[in-house]
Amino acid sequence: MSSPQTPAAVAAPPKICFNTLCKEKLEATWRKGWRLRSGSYADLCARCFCTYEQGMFCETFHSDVAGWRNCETCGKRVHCGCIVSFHTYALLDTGGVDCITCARKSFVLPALNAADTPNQMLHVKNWKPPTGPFPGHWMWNASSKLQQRLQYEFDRPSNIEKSIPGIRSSISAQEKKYEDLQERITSSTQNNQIIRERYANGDPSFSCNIYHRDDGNPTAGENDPTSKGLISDPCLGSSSGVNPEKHPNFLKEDSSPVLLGLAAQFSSPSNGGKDAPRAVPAQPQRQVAATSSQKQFYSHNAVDVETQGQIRNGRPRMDARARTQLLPRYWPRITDQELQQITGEYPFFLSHEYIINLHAFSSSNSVITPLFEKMLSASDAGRIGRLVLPKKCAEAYFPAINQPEGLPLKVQDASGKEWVFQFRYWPNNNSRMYVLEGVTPCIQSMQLQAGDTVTFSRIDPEGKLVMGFRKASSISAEQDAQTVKSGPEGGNESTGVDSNANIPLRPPKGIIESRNPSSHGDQATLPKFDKGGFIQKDGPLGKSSHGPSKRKGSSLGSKSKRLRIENEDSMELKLSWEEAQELLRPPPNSVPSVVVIEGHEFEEFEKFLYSIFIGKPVEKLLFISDSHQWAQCEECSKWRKLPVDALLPYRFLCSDNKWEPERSSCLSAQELSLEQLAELIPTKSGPSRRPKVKVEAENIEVSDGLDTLANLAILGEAEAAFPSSSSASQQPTTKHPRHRPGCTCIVCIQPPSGKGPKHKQTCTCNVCLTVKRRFRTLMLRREKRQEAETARKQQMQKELQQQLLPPATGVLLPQPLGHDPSSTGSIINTNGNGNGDGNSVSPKKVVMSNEGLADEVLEHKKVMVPISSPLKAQIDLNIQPEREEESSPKSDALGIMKLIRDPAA
DNA sequence: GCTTCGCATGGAA
DNA sequence: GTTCCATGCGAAG
Repeated sequence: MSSPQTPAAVAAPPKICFNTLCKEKLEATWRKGWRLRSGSYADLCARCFCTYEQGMFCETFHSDVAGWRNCETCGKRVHCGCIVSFHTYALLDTGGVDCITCARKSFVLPALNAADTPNQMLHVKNWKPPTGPFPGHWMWNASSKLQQRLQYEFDRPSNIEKSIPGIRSSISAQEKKYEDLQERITSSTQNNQIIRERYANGDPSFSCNIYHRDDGNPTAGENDPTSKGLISDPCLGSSSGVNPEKHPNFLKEDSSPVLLGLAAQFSSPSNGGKDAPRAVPAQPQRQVAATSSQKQFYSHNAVDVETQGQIRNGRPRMDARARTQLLPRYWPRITDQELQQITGEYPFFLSHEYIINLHAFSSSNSVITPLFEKMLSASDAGRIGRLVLPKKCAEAYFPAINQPEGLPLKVQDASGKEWVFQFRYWPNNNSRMYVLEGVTPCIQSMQLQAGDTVTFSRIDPEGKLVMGFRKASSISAEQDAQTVKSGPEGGNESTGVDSNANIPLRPPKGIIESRNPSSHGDQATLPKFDKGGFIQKDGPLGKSSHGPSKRKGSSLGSKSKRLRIENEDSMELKLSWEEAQELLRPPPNSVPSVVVIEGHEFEEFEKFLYSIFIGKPVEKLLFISDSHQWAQCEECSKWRKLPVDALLPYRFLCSDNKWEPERSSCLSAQELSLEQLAELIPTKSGPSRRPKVKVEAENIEVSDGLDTLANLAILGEAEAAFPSSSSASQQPTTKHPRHRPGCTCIVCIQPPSGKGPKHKQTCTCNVCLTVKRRFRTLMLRREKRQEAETARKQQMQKELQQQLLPPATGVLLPQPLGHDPSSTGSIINTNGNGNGDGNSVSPKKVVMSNEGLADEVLEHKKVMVPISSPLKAQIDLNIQPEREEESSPKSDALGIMKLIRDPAA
């Protein structure tokens, strides 16, 4: 590698030293350094080459940049902020670094044959050597092919980045910092000029960090360039005299300057320079392949140090062209852990794993090229199984497809499992919308949720696609410097990340950064949430559409912003079952009655429930809309608008409406027309489905109930999303034209500002109480219904047939207050359907009238009485089930119900 | 009634 | 104004 350069390998003129801090004109003594992306080698002047060859590049040229750390063992200064030096230290499980000398002492070393494999990395304890073609030692001394693949990324970088390995990335402001960087570079260059001069003069202060000495003494001769292991004359142009085993000459062989600049991308200031380069940046294949590879993916990593504090991962280098092609949010920010995930089992030097340990995927020297990443949207993480791919990314990195059907695409996950997705596109606005179909199993296996990030990488030369992931919580986990737990593939083995240093602590294979339990709660206990962030009904492995973790705003696309739900907000909706139960606690003063359902005892808090449910359809007698709740007077059936936080009496009457004195009497008119009220009634579905809306709370499935719960929960917050006026309720919302009041999609649930009022779990506002109560009631009802419906239906039919009255016109027949309870059953659909489809009052209500929940029904009936007294006790046995609740035009409430079911009526 | 598929929509960049 | 893409939604199974 250090052989004299041949003319063929020389880059086009002008021939100056590749080291931009040098830029000396190359003379006859120039040597080639690391291999460039173009396949050629970095041309170094003799002096720089000497420095590079002897592993003193950092000491010489990076002494004034960030990334210097002290060896945890010997205290020796070690530069960790650039590619050049990242072989010279070992990341410690406990954080910090050890210089290579101390690391050798501390860990079990492979049987390195320095002469043969001078570039091998340490074989550290607890690391299971790859079983691939390089058993027993690291693959660090990769083949030239590998090196080429690694080094092609490190051909002459831009001025901005190439000599500032200590500068970390910034996601947001990076591109605005060029000027500053240029200044820094200038300064750095000047400083390095001084350094070179002093170095050339043998100034010992500039060779104080020679890592490896014969005696391994961390201190002796540390600052003495003439001490053992040091090359007194750095410009000998030869490594003679240097013991390759003691000297990190693998720096020059393997990565060293080759990776210069990459470190800047993948490190952060917060890590104290421990970040090490992780991956070979990607370059779009189809779109930029024809461009100069030397100019790709570079400039954006030039950033201001101050802006990167929270940025963990660097950015791939991209030039302006690449930036225009791939939105920054898709730039891969692959981490050590991700690479470890990709590469599978990995030893110690995670920073190098992408180079070293590809045995899980390849038996040969391979390189992982991070291609792009994407934060999962709710749709992506949903059960649809479609992952929308950024167009540019898809076109750049995935095979070209000419048919919408696309083609199967094999993608390997971290555990080495191969998935086959259908890579296809949809025609869309004269463009294409690329999707990966069939990703659900993979997503689920990774336990990914909306907000998490999937990364796509490519293993070369095989060209295999690898899918990694990064949990949304990982960032916070980093910031909290907390250890993370392993994911499914990795079992429960603990893994850790030095959050500050971004030092992965041997996470298990296949795991990058699992959700931090402490930051996200016990995920295992979280119920499923639908894409709107609501609870789903199928198990703890469901997806929680939590908002993405707080990343740099610039990394969040517009769509992502929709997901940017405050943690508190998201957590409000993420109630575990246990938490939900906790929330369902009745008022302290409530005295329950015990209801036995299916052999289980339930405490029923009648009044507690009544205050909200009143044992009847919520939509009928109380609903919440537009920051108000609407209650129906038991006497006159008029609807009164009340403050959302108003505590309602057991039986609401107009006289209870102290908030609107002018409407505190049954004589006063209703504020809104029935149509307007009907529009305000929150429904699960949009208008197109409104006719299908079940107005019978008792018949709401739990799933519906959960949605409704969420609906209720967010109604208060979603006010801004919905037109407040009833007349506008049918109009598209400000968020989405298809959304209507009551819509619980992720768009609608989030206040436009993203900072709506927040309800704590302990909140006792009416909305929250409603949620809690409904939740409980719905669950109980569900159980009851499943058990008793069929039998009771028949029984009720029998009873009702005895009370047959002249058929009415398919009208729900509420009962007057105080009417004969036996007639209650008359409201039941008696057509034999009795399927509880939501449009009828379930027969079980009557049967259960003496049970706790049935009390609600009784109350319901009572309240319903005045609504339609003219039609009381009328049963239409001929009506269709879906019309059985069709109301009398004389009844306001029934009119509403009718409107709900049949707006056209 | 549920799921899947394919396209349409429209907010955001 | 254009493009992207998250997501809604109807049709079909």
